[in-house]
Amino acid sequence: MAGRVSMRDVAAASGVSPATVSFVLNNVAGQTISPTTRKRVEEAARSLGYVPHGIARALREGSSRIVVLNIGQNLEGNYSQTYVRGLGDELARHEHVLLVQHQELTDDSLKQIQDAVSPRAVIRFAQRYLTGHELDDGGWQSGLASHTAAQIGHLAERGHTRIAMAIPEDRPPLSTVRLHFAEETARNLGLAPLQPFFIPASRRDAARALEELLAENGSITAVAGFVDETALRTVKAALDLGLRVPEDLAVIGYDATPYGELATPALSTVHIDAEAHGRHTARSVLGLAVDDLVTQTAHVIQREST
Amino acid sequence: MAGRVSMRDVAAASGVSPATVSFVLNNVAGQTISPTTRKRVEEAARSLGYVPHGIARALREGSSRIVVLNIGQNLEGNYSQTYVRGLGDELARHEHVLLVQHQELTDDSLKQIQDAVSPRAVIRFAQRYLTGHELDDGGWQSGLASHTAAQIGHLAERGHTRIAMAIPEDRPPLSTVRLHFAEETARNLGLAPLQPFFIPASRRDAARALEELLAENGSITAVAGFVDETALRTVKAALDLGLRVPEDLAVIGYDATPYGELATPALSTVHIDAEAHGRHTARSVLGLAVDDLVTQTAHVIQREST
DNA sequence: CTGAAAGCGCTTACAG
DNA sequence: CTGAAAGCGCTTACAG
Repeated sequence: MAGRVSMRDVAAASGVSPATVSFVLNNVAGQTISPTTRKRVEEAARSLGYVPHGIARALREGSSRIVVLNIGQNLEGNYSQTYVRGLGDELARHEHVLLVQHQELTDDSLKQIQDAVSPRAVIRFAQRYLTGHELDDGGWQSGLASHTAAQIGHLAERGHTRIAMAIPEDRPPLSTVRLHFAEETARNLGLAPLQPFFIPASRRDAARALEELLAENGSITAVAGFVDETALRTVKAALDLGLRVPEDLAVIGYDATPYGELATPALSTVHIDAEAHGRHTARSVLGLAVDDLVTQTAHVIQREST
Repeated sequence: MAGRVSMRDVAAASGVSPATVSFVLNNVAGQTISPTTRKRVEEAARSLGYVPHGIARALREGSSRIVVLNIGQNLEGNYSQTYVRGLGDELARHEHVLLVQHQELTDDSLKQIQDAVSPRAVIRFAQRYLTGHELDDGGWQSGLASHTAAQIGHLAERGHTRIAMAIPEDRPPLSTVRLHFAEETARNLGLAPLQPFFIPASRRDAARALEELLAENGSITAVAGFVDETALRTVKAALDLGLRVPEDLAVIGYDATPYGELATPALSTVHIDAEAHGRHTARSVLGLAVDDLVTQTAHVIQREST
């Protein structure tokens, strides 16, 4: 605490009480401060370089101006990147700071964080996705549903009617919802029922699983990946089976990692800008209005794999 | 603060003062507490579910038990993953919590974090890498130097003597050090001087740049990537030029992302386990001993690209 | 229009 | 062996 300048210092320098300093600096409503006092305090604060002590404020107010985002390891895609950026920016704009937690969020670790940080909020990444609390009508405008529809729609446009969706074998939480929306899209588009394809992590097993899938559903001509990685795994499996991509099997990724472009064949994918989603989360967590937020719609990047 | 049980509550329940509760629960040295009192306090704390309020403690002690790690977007590789895991685990073991900050760390944002969180420490990812403060003799035992040596060494073992290192055109901070160690390794191994290859981000430009590199240094037969992504970009450029990988040009990645295995040809790479590095950082930041930490040595995963 | 006082939950000299 | 008191830096009823 050595060199720290506190409210007391500002009060002393401007000849008022700490209470008044607090009123001025926080623009407390319902207080009538004379313009001269206000000026004096503001100037003193500035010239002393006063900056409020977050911890003290947090103790008094019951929670800090920190927001914790819990997120897994999956930060590769464009969705997460832009989401985190939007969330962080918007929070900063309202004088909060975003801190990310990458460990698994258990009841214990959540409690530990609560106790250590007293954050304003703890956000689980993609929670709104998972719970269906989307910005708009079920997410078909600019949410997960619309992104999934863009992915399946691209395949349909290219003439595919029998489509599978590749999901990692350990079935991440989001996969249920993605699958659900994909099925619905296939129905809406009059395609054959969408086929789930649970793809193993090992290269050898993946090839075998794909072989089975195609044996049982010979007419499948295209696969939509849960994310880029899943799609690339599918491509590799197809190649390992001696199939040509996209001639024998078209594959599209999801969420535009940098790796899709570098693959051979280069991966088509869905590009999602989630900055507005991040901002939305920030605002709702702070209890602010969200009406003026406009969401980018997703677009397909077509490369060589479809 | 509604349901919170505080030290006062524990004190009341066990019939002692808050001071005594603090002494007992923190095992304060130089205090002689009767075993019975100690028992009583500990039991009361347990049965009430008391857990210290981090913010209050932080206010009193001057800093919180939070450690902030500043890290860019690059969380794909095995190094970062294991580093973050080790750091987080070790911190948790010593009752601290790790929070990650992904935005660019400017003087301003650093100050904002200091003021909002009063963290025990702010760590910049790979700082020790950058400054050469390695665990051992300059990092040749188990640090960056040894990892780079493993990468170049693999190429040398496969008979390559004229090697380039591919670095992203925007030259990330770490690249200087990597290049330095690679050059030194090439010298130690009696290879031709290592050639830096600054590779553009766009696919077309990358191919053109690689073409130039090979025109000017026709005898180059292998490229070591700054990271997997750089290596994959190089592979793609080579393929775009009609070269065969590895026959015409061998390429090895660095830091084992999940994407290397999925590429065609599958990418050889260096696998680094940095959990001990993470633990080391945690310990030194907390001022604890680090002698018993044993670091895994890196190993090469050979696949199809070398 | 402004100030004195209490209190958020903890730790640590100091006193007994 | 244990407790009363001060104080970390802030905010907010309450009083004037």
